[in-house]
Amino acid sequence: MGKSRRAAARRHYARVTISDVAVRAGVSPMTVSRVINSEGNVRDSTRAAVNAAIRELGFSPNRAARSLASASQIQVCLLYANSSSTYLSATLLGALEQVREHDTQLVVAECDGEADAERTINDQLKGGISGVLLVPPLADSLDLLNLLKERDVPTVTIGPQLVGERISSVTIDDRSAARTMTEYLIGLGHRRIGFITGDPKYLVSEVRKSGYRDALEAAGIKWRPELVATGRFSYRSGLDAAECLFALPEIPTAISASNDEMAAATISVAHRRHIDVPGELTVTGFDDTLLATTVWPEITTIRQPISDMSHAAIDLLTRGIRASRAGRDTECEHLTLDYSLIERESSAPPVRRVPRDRIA
Amino acid sequence: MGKSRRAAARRHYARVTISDVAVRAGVSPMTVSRVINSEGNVRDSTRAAVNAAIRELGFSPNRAARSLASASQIQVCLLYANSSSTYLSATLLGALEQVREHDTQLVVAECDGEADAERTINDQLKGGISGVLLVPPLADSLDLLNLLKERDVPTVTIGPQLVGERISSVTIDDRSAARTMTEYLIGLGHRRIGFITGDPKYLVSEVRKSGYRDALEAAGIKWRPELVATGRFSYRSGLDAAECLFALPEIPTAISASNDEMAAATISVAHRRHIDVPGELTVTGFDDTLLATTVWPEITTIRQPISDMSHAAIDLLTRGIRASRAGRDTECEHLTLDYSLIERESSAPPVRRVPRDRIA
DNA sequence: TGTGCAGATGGTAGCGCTAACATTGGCAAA
DNA sequence: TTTGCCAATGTTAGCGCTACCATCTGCACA
Repeated sequence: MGKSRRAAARRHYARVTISDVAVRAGVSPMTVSRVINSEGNVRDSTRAAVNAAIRELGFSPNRAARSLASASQIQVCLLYANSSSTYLSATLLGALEQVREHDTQLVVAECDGEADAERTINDQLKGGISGVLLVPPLADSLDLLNLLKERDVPTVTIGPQLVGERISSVTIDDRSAARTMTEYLIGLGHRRIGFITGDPKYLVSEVRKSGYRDALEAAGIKWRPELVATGRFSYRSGLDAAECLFALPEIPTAISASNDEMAAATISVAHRRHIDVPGELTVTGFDDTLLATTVWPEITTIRQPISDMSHAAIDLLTRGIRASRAGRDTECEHLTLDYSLIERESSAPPVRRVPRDRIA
Repeated sequence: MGKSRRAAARRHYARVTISDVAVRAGVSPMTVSRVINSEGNVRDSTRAAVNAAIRELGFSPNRAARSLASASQIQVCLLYANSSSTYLSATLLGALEQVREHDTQLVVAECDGEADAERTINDQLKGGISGVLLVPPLADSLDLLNLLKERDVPTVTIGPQLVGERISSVTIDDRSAARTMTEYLIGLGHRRIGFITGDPKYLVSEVRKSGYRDALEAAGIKWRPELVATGRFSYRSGLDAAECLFALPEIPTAISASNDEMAAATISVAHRRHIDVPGELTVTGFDDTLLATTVWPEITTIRQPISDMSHAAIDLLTRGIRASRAGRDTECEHLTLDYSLIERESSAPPVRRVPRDRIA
């Protein structure tokens, strides 16, 4: 009695604890603990009773107590640089959700490009970080990955799957996505399809271009170098690339840009030249950022499941850290999630008289 | 010895604890606790000794243990709906930082507009939420604020300061910001200044318009209703509003939009009409979202310190929750942070021959 | 019938910290 | 001096959970 009175004085509001559940289910707290951690060696009937008690009491475990007792405080650092805010917010949302699930602490750090990344990582490591999550474009930096590997810091990247590097990654199949987009344009009836690449210094730019070429080849359309303009992922670079394409003796009937910003820039240039989109020109993007639905017409694009990706990345990272702490060997995993083609207003068949046929 | 061996077995990596610091400083663990929580009643010399020990040992408190012992698990819910991702990511960044500081849990929840908000809040409350942070445009909903007040849920809003409502808020002075922007345009030499409002259903739209009128009046420029077009904060609505302004017998020399999206739309319409920005038309935005630096020319706009605002909001919220748990009465506070005018490429004096004079 | 063993469960002792109370020493008022 | 009191510090007992081991049960096998 004395104990419970004191306990009540300490506690700010009545909270259901594991012991309450244990009493209700007629087992020991330890068994309840085993059930909520889905460990083995619990009889089904016991498990059911405990679960019922948990439900009836509306019990949810105290995270602080759990991580204190299991001494498993995990802090992961999400490192970014120049990421678009759309990307960042979606990433954060996914990460936050999963981080809660795993009772992990999330620290978000920005750095000024790759050069600065090493310093930032050192700082964070000193601060007690147990793992790092890299988002594009940092995920594309071999130097950085090597550094992290040397230091033996558990790392997961969102983005390119750098084969040979023993670092887990979560990505979509960019090549296949670019191919899907190009096939979609071909299906619409386009034959003269322009392409705006991303910044050549990032791997993903080359990969997306390959997807475009794959689709052309598969459809028996000759690949023409003059239809490929080099961009750098920025709106500004999209403006220039689009101008190149418009300067061609014969303007393409469709332009597929390697991201939404360059697609938006292409639409803007088209409008300035009084070319109707999609009436006279189809424009498509990539990434499905906010911009794709901001501009008018809204852009047909490829959506990456960004939140799901960071969700999965945190899961991978946390499990990896736990495994390595438990002395188990960690396999590095590469997850590829599904993308989808989002059809909007910026795409149509090359000529108006053909009725617009939608893709499934 | 037996004890420490067992402890070592439990712990995954050696960690400096408060007791280590206490031994080093020659005091009791409790005194160390008092120092790190900056409580009173500690002699300066003792405090110095403890701080030295902390530094030498590189001690940092275990958050889990702390929140377990103080039974002060605080979970705050950041509730948003239709927020732009720029806004959201900046808000998240600020909130995450402060949440870490306070050892508070952050739960982020999205809801489908105000109607859905009540349900979401109920769910979250059931999940053990101890406070709510509302970001625009939800922060503008009186119904929602009333609901939260009735339920006695500690709440802080980022955005409009709803006087009379006993709910804390963090905001910038929108009226003054809009006035500053208009004064900047007047200072540039503009006299015929168009204005595109935000969605009339949000308070902030009216407030920003008032700032615009304030500046005109102060400069002795007659306010003309035909120069004010109604937008709804979206790119699309900006397109329409800009068309209205361009349909005027005499086109304004500057257009001040109530956010960046509508400013970007205005630029796009201008380009379509072969009106040079800023040569023939100055366009300004509001918010300094990513879009402002994405389009070309980059947009002169008002920057809100979004991260600082959410940082402050979490601080307010956490302190409020602690105070109310400790039985202290909570004063509701209204913080107003500073905005700044960011001058970029979309603004210039009305005629080319006048040299461009910059604002401080 | 006894032995061994594995699976299921319980008991104990902390994880690192702080609330609450106990104690100490010093100094002003009586 | 004695009393009283307050500021500075220490002691104790948990916060809610889990690692580790002990125990117990049932059952296959000798």
